[in-house]
Amino acid sequence: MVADKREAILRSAIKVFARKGYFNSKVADIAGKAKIADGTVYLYFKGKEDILHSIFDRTMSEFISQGNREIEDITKADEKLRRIAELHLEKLGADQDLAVVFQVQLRGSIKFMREFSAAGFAEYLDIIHQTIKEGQNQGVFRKDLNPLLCAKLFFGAIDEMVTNWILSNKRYDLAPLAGEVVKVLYGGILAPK
Amino acid sequence: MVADKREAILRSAIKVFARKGYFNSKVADIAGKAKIADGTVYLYFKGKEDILHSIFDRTMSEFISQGNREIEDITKADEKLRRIAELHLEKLGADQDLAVVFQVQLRGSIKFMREFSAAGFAEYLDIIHQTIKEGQNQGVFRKDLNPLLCAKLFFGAIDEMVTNWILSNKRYDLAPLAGEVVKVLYGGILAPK
Amino acid sequence: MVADKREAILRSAIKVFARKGYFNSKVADIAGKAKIADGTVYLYFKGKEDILHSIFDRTMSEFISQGNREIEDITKADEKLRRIAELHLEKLGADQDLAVVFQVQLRGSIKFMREFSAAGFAEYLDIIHQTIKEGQNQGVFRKDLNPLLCAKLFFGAIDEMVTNWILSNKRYDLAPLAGEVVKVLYGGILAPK
Amino acid sequence: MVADKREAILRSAIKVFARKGYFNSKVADIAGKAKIADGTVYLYFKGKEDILHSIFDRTMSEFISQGNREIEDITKADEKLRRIAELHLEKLGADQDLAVVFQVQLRGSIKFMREFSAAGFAEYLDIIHQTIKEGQNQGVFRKDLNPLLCAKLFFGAIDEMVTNWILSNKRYDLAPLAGEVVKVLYGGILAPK
DNA sequence: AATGAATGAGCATTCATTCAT
DNA sequence: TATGAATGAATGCTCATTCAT
Repeated sequence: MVADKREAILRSAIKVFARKGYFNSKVADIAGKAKIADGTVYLYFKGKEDILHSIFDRTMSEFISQGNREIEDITKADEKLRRIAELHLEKLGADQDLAVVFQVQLRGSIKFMREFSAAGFAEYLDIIHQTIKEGQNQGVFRKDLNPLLCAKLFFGAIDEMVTNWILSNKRYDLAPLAGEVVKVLYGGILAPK
Repeated sequence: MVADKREAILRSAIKVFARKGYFNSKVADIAGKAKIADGTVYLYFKGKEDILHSIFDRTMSEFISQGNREIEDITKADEKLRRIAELHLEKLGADQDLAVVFQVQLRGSIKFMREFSAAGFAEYLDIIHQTIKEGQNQGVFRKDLNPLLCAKLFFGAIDEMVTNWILSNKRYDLAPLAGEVVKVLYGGILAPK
Repeated sequence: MVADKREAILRSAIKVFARKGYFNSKVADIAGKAKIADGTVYLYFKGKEDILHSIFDRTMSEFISQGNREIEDITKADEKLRRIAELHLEKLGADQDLAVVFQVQLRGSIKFMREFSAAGFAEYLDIIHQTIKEGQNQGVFRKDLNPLLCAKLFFGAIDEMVTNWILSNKRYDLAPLAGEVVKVLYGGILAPK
Repeated sequence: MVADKREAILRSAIKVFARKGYFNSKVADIAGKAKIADGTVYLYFKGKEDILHSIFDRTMSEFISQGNREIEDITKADEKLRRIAELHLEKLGADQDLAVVFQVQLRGSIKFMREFSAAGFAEYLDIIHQTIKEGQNQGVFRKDLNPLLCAKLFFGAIDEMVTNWILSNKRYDLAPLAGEVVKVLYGGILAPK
């Protein structure tokens, strides 16, 4: 089946990219790991860069659709946000190679970062952004904060958890950190007066 | 003078790396922009990778020494942390090419990230970490939070500001965001009950 | 066919090496003369040095197998030795470029000479050595001479004929010299008393 | 003194060439070993190739003048020839680096070989050639042999002794072989009838 | 659809030589 | 004479991509 082979190539690519980095990975390595001929890769992808894009696109749309699905039944914005953090960390924590590609390899080019930003990432950030605005309307979040700034800050905090986890050689569980991050961001770090 | 030429190469490299990315930059580009012969680069650096390392090392040690200098006269930990955020954003906001190299190019390889992490970055994070612990001892920060987690979260938040700023094509001032980030992190985003 | 292309590369390399010397020959020259792309060379050989080795290996094993084949039916050791000299000079005399590579290019590095010596050359010298010992046992050669020294001397004499022939721009026939060399070595140069 | 520095460069070059081969030797290595600056080499030699030529020229003219000097008082041609063989092997046996350069490095280019041949080598060979003719006139050498062929053969035999000695890592004394070579060449290897 | 042999553009690095001091 | 920093031409090898089968 067509989708199967395409899938196999993507899976191989994630492994290879994670291990060697995008620029040091050879198309031949990816093909070899997928047990197909080099040329076959080009029947499913335009080229090496297209593979990277596809990894991102596929994962990002999963992130988004799953995120939307999981939060639609949640009423309270603070619980929604917590769920988003959990999903993010669960998902990347469960697929270490994918996490490496997302945190490290995808960041290696401004060109890619811009496309990355323009495409799914903006949408993902928007979900967070809307949730925060919703929380402000619900009265659960402070209204004197810029919701977009909060969204970026929230994303940056979670993102850093993933990066640190990767660099630590993944010696601990990632998902449980969601609760801690949310706790800090919700309550702030200043001691109550 | 020797230091001048080395400096000129580093400056050229920052510009070239920022524009094209590390892997797409040619040593000839760097040499050309520095108005020296290709071979001269190798009188000052071991090779292309050594240039990237040197950019990182030099900048990181500046970050750290300046950071330490500026916070040593500040007593209160919350003000220290605010000053660190300001410095970070001022510094990268003032040199856009350097910011691009730091946010994007240096992240392109796990190999580099590990060295990056092991070297100056860990020290930088430690300054933040110690400051937070100090704040907890002073009673200005909550004691029920993991200070290392807070440090990472703090760094991730600031770092995301820089990344977003770069991807936005630097259409706004970066430094003023320090205050906003601190405000959110200090007070939290939950509305007071 | 695979063997054909490999063969074509070897033939081109012999010509190019003969004309310009190993170090002054470019892989592109070899590929160009073989009418293939530069990269194709690397599908058949590990690199430039591997080509030189292969030329040597192939030729040396031909020398040895043909030598053994031709002398096995000869009974008398003196006739065997004469046949070896003839074969050596016929073979190199018939392929001038190969002769140049063998006499000149292969000698340009101690490193190669040692491998050369260790590999086929030792075997070739051994054939000569054994033939001389055989002749001593047959009573046809003097028993008071060190047979290994004689073998080296015999090889050195023939080898010098080839080198001189090359340097003379091959203006005469090489093969007929075999008889003359053997005549001198067999009878010695001292006048009979 | 000018000659001293020139001499020092030549000595360094012989060592460096012997160890790494002509093409793999750097002018900087030679200069470094001679304890002078790289540029100074060019005050005494036209370039790298000129150094190689000079090594050859100087050594060859020493060979020739010393050879002539030593044999002029010898009357009998066979004793002259023996003395030449001794000198050749003594000289190279006493300076291993020089021997390596002569046997291996100088042979690495047809271009050089031709100049080598045209220059001193022809003269050296001529000394041998004349000595053999002299011996034929004296009645000490057979008159039915081509004296030039014998000269080449004689040189080839001695030359091979040196090459073998080098490749053996110089584990034995070279000079004593002169007697053995002469013994074989004089008497021939055939058993007397 | 699949193959994999062939392609050839692309590039970091070396090092003989020069020349201002 | 002597220096040694600077030059820049030169090249083996890689690998993404193509295309005949």
